[in-house]
Formats: sequence, structure tokens, C-alpha cells
Amino acid sequence: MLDPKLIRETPEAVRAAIAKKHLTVDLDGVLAIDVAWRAALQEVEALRSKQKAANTAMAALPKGSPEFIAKVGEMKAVSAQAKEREVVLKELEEKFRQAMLSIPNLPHASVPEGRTPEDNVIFALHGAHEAPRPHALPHWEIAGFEKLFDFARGAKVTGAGFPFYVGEGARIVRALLHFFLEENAKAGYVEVAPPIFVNAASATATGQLPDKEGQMYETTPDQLYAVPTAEVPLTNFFRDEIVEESALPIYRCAYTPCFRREAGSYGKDVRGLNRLHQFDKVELLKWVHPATSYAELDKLRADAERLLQKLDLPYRVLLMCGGDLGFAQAKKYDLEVWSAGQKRWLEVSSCSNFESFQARRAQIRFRGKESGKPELVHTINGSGLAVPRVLAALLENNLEADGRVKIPAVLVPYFGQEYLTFQ
RNA sequence: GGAGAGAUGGCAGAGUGGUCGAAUGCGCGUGCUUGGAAAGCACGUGUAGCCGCAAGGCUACCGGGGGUUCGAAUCCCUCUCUCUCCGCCA
Repeated sequence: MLDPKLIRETPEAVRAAIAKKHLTVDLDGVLAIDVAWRAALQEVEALRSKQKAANTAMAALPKGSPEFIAKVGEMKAVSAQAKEREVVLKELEEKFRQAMLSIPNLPHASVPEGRTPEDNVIFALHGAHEAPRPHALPHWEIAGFEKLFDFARGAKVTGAGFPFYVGEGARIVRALLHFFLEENAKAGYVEVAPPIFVNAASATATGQLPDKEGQMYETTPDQLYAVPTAEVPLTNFFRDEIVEESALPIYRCAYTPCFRREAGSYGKDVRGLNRLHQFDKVELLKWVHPATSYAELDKLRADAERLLQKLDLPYRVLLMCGGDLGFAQAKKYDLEVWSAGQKRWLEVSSCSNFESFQARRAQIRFRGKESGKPELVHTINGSGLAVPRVLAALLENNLEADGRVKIPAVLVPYFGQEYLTFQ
């Protein structure tokens, strides 16, 4: 959510910033609601003020006195009017809130212009993704793949996109998660194991609601949402709290399974491990002082990159253009790993600065030393990392002539073998 | 799942229809005192919205929502959460 004062005082700047995201918002409509709301508010407050004054006067009068009775009669009318106007005020308030929730975050000045994914800027390229890999295959074509990653039985038991990981398949997933968590701990992120269901208030605070309602699995009858990413419970950890300024920045990481309905996806995107309804991911999250948030974003991105470097996987970093930025992000980098068998880049991490957009929805603040007043923190998050696509790249890039997959040296202590043998 | 008790400011804890944004204590801040500190003393100490150039003013908030009333922290309904006992259970 944006600061209402921002759209009220500098609507043209807001309009221009939203245009950079290639989104359309009825800003004039929002401003009109705002004007009506403020008028109604002043009306109601004047009536309440009248009631309060009468209240004080009546307290001093003898209960049954003629003056008292006259006052009751007089105030009945005021009370009725106040009630009536309050209904109008509440309606406008809700309308305004909904309108504000529908306004996207504004992009940072350093975000490049652009409309589509083709307009994203290649910010960095790491590793020799073009090196010849004569044995590379799309991972789902590797002999024995379906034994370790059993999609057929997953579909039977649950549905498409919910595979079983069996034997070496389960162990390589566990090894990757363990590796990620250990590396992140070394980088200063405190590990958290959060709830994997959240309530509507939490999903609203991070921006999943009302914007992406259909993307989450929802439970009945309790109306909880299966987390699409650990970002949601993690960010909400400090919801409605004021943290110590000296505690900032706060670094946390969490492993959770992630659940996404992925309605509308199709084709090559959903083959094999490319896109699942349930997948494992470690998320990095920071609550930071606004003055440091862009430096902290760069650091978080570097932390995520280091994981790919240690796994010796070629990757690139995209700086997302305005049109490809999400609803809530002010700036975003995507990390994409090279998948030698598919000959394409797979997104394995998305590192974003939300500035105060989530913090305002979630009311996460710190008490500023200077002002003495609560101020909104900035939130930053990114994957570190998402398992299935890293695994896909690892399988494809490291496939050898004999059909085995070489395990990266850093992962061997976690996996316990030097090769994945498909046995 | 059943029965009962409870939810008040940073914390503890009063307050059962009117002058209560809320006693008191603790904590915190500033000042006095001191060689310095402690103690003591004095004053101050919530969040948010609206109006205003400002000084300032007004309004809301006693777990959430709704109701009764001229008037609600206080009465009624409802939801959520916490605690105690019972049941069940990894």
C-alpha cells in the first residue's frame, strides 16, 4: 500500500510511476473517494464533538430535572444523525481502503523502462553456459528419472504437479535444502521454521490478497491459505509490531514447501521439474532501515548468487523492467540458472525490494532515533534457493556419458555420494 | 471436542452506565541533587486520522465486529485468542 498522502499531494508523480509498470489505475476515482471520505469524516466528527459536550453538561445535571430531560430529547436527534452519517463514512472508508489496496507499488528510479520480459536488462552473466555438454538431456528424458521423481504416482495420489521424490531423488532434495540453510546461516540469516498455512490478514499484508487470490490453495472451513512462499509467514512475523531501530537490519531465512495453483500455465513450462504445484524452497528475508534498503538488496542478491556459484551452475541475473515488475515490488532481480538439456534459463530466485509497501500493509515499524516516532521498515526478500529448478539444471548440466550425474563437490558431504546413479 | 475463567496503555494492575485516554505502581525520558553514581524530588512519557501556513484544535482507539442507550472500558450478542480442568492424540 502506498502512503495516501503521496497520491493526495503528488498524484501526477504517482501516475507517471504507475505508467512505468504499464498498469492502469483509476487514480482520479481514488482521489474522488478520498475527498468524499474526508468530508464525511469532518461531518461525523463535528456531530461527535457535539455529543461529547452535551455528555459533559448532562453529567452535571440532576437526572430527573427538566433541563436534563430536554437535553435527552435534543440529543436524540443528534445521535440519530450521527449514526446515519457514520454508515456513510464507513462505506467510504472501506471503498478507499479497497482502492488503496489495488494501487501497485511504485518502481524505483533505477528500474529500466520496458513492457515485456524481452525488455529486462541482463545485469550479470556468470559461468560458461555455452560450454559444450554433449551428454546433456532435458532432465525428464534421463534414464531412470521417473523412478526418482515419480510424477505418475503423485498424480494418482494428489494431482498433476505433486511428484513423489524417491530414494536418491528424496535425498538430493534434502541435501540441497540442507546446503542452502547452512550457507545462509553462515551469511547471517537466522533460520525459522514457520507455519505453512496463513490467514487472510497475513496474505493481504504481503500482497497475495486481493491481487493473487486464485493462485493460492485455500482450506475449508477454516479459510487458511497454503503458503505460496515462506515470504508470507516470515514477513508477517513482525506484523503490527514496532521493533528496535538498533535491531535492524534483521536477517531471517526459512525452508518451507510452497504451494501454487499455477492456473493458466502450460506447455514446456510445466514439463518435469520446471513448474510444480508443490515445491521446496528456502527463502531469505530482511527487515531493514529505509536508508540502507538498496544496499541490502544488493547484498541479498549476492548471497543468493553465491549458492549458484558454489554449485558451479552457470546463471544470469536479470534486472526486471517496469512492465515485468510485480505488483508489490519497487525493484527486482531474477536469478536464472542455465539448463543445458532444455537449452533455456530457469528462474530460481527473485530478489526484491518492497520498500515500505508491505510494511505499511503489515504495520511493521521501528522507532526512529531522530524523530522518536514509529517509521515503516523496508522489506526485502529473495529465494535462496528454489529446489526443483536448481535440481533440473544440476541433472542436465552434470549428466555424464554413463548416465550418472556428478554431484557438485560442495554438495557431496550433504548427499553422501559423488554421483547420482539412478539406482 | 466438552466445561469454566479471562483479554485494559511498554509491563503489572484498578475501574460495572456520565466530567475515563483511563487510578496506582514499575519501567522509560528530561531536569534538580552529587566529585560521579544510586536513592530522593519535580515534570513528562501511547497510536492514528482529519482540519490548520503555523501555534494549535477536533475525533477515534480499553482483543475484533455488531447491538442497547441521550451517553458504553463498564450492559447484551457474536467472533478470535489465552489460561484451567476433562476427553483425544504424534
